[in-house]
Amino acid sequence: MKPSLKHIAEHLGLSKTTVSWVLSGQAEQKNISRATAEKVLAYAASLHYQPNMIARSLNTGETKTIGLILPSISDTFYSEVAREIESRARNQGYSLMISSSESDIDREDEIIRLFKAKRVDGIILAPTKRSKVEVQRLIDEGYPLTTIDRYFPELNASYIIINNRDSCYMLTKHLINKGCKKIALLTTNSYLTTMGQRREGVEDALRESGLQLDPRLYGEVDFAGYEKNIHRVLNNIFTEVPDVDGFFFTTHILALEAFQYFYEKGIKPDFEMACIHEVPIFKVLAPQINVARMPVGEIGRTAVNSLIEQMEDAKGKAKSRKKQPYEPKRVMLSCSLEFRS
Amino acid sequence: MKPSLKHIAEHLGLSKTTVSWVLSGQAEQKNISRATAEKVLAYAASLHYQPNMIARSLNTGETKTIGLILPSISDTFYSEVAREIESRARNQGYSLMISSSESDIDREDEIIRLFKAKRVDGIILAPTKRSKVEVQRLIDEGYPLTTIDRYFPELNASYIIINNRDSCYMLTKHLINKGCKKIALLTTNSYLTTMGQRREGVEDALRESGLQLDPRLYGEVDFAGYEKNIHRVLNNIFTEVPDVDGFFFTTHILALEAFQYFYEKGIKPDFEMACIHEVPIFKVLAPQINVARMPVGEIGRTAVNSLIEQMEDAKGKAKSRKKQPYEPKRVMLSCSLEFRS
DNA sequence: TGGATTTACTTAACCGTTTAAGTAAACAGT
DNA sequence: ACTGTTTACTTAAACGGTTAAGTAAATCCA
Repeated sequence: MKPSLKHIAEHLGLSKTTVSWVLSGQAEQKNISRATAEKVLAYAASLHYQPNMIARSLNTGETKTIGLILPSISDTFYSEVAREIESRARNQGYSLMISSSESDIDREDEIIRLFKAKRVDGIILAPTKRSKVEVQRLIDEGYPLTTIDRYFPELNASYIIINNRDSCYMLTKHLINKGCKKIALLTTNSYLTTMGQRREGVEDALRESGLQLDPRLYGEVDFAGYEKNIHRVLNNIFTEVPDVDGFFFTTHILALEAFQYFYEKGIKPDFEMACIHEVPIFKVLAPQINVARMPVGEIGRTAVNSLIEQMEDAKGKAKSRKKQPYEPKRVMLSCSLEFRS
Repeated sequence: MKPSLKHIAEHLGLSKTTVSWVLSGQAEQKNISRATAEKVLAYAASLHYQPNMIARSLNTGETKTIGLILPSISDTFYSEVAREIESRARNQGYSLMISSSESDIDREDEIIRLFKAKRVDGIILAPTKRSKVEVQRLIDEGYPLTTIDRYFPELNASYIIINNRDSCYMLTKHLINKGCKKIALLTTNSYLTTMGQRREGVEDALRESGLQLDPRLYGEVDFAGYEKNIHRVLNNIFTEVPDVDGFFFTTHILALEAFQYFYEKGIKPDFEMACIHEVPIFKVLAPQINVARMPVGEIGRTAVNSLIEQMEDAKGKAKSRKKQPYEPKRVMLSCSLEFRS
């Protein structure tokens, strides 16, 4: 069987308390004699003793684990964010439980319930559309929560998002300055707030220059089976406005699919292009594309920091019966723009 | 405070046992009266009671969590595998703890120790080079472990790998059939067994056709800072053997970097090419590249299945004192080849 | 009508830690 | 020599569940 505190204590003729103090590094301040401490340490090492964190968690109420819920782990953007979060979390002493919501609200709710049952210390969530009941409940209960990438304007939650509107506004301005008159805008129907802000940025820039968004140049791609949908949308654009001279993609996925379309149709992509979120292949595929680069590292780090702050706040509150509510952190990060055309 | 079994029991004037039985769905077989069961259920629901899995785990010895250790979460291949593993694990009732080893053996060891301390029920590991002490210890202790992507020939562990040698052999054969005489081979210095097998496949095919692997056409790219290294390797090849007529990439990362190199140098990639592991962009970047597609889904599912088998075996063994050792599963999956040139 | 069985529970120990409170011996100070 | 403090521990309860064993009342069967 796995060795336990009890096992060690009995073998050395000590109490569990003494052993626990030694192994948790409190020997000094708890006045354990040097001789005893060394005996304990030596025996524990010889058994490769590892304290049972489950038991410890039950006692302390902390699991030193944070839960991360993403629409999809395999999406490049999210997996990069996940990596940053994991890295930051680890060197702050936390492990990561990850689950994909697959952009399904019911699944998201179920995962939240599961994570709560497993007593993760806090949750980082890239939410799917409107939240259903569980997100609201998290907030009501004061469960540490940080929302990333998207947020709920109506909810009193901490969030880390990026400056979607301004980034898109600037990129669009650039296209206009380059002489574009007929800019096509491709969006997805998911991630409502995010895509809404991006569209807003584009439209504002267009309007400001006296150009309106031509409905024939606007395509909202349904993300369920987007490979086909984007083809239809692009077909439409090219037949209705053959002299389209610019493309704005509100996510790298659309851009990549568009490049594939251009390639298949033999269209030389010599129009102006812009995309929010950069992927490395752009350099090879479409070196002249203008991009807003997501601050992936900062998103991850800030999210973990914000969460840890909330968790410590919650711990403090549990002790001192102060009930002042935690003031949610709302952070908006900027993308770094890169103009390449 | 969070409601507990005790809380519910006291409020309803019942014992914890009764409440526990009802909430774990054993009301029927434990002869709980319908009336009592309904009272308990109703009250628990009104409190949004969630059993504390930590407490349950301490008792049952299972955490219903599996640990996944990957070199990097953000690598496309691994993140796809992770996604499959998470999905399969979830619908088998398990959660996933993920950590990146960053291909660092010490970090890998540390993660294993941590996962063991957190009492994950089993570990899926994509190992880094030779394992150090912890992997061996896992095996000695009979801790459920499945290795993916790479394996240790000398260790008695379950593994799921792919048929690297044969896939590369067939791809190379194809290049040769297409008339290639001077095929360059690019490998990395990491993932020793994997890259060894791939190289073997290529060399076998070459030898069989009377072609030897020309040392000037072989490049082993050091993965620490590979962006620069691959440029140097390719420079070498093009200066030493300007009439190179084929390229074999032993990972998609090398291929992508090579395309970038070709692009930057203005080299039209009209030679024959092959790569093991497909990424979608290939279609646009280099539509004529021949690929061996990794069975990502099957790797994930098989790994989880194998792990669950071991975990149930371990549970069984804990009960009936039978000590017959678990016979490790060694699975080799095939890639699906796609010849496009 | 009395013993066996079934129903509907309860008691208490246990999982492996942490930690507040207690204690006995040694030591220090006046 | 007596009190007070420090040293080096121990006792026992707690965290929130699960579960083996027990029990009292109701029901069954002959």
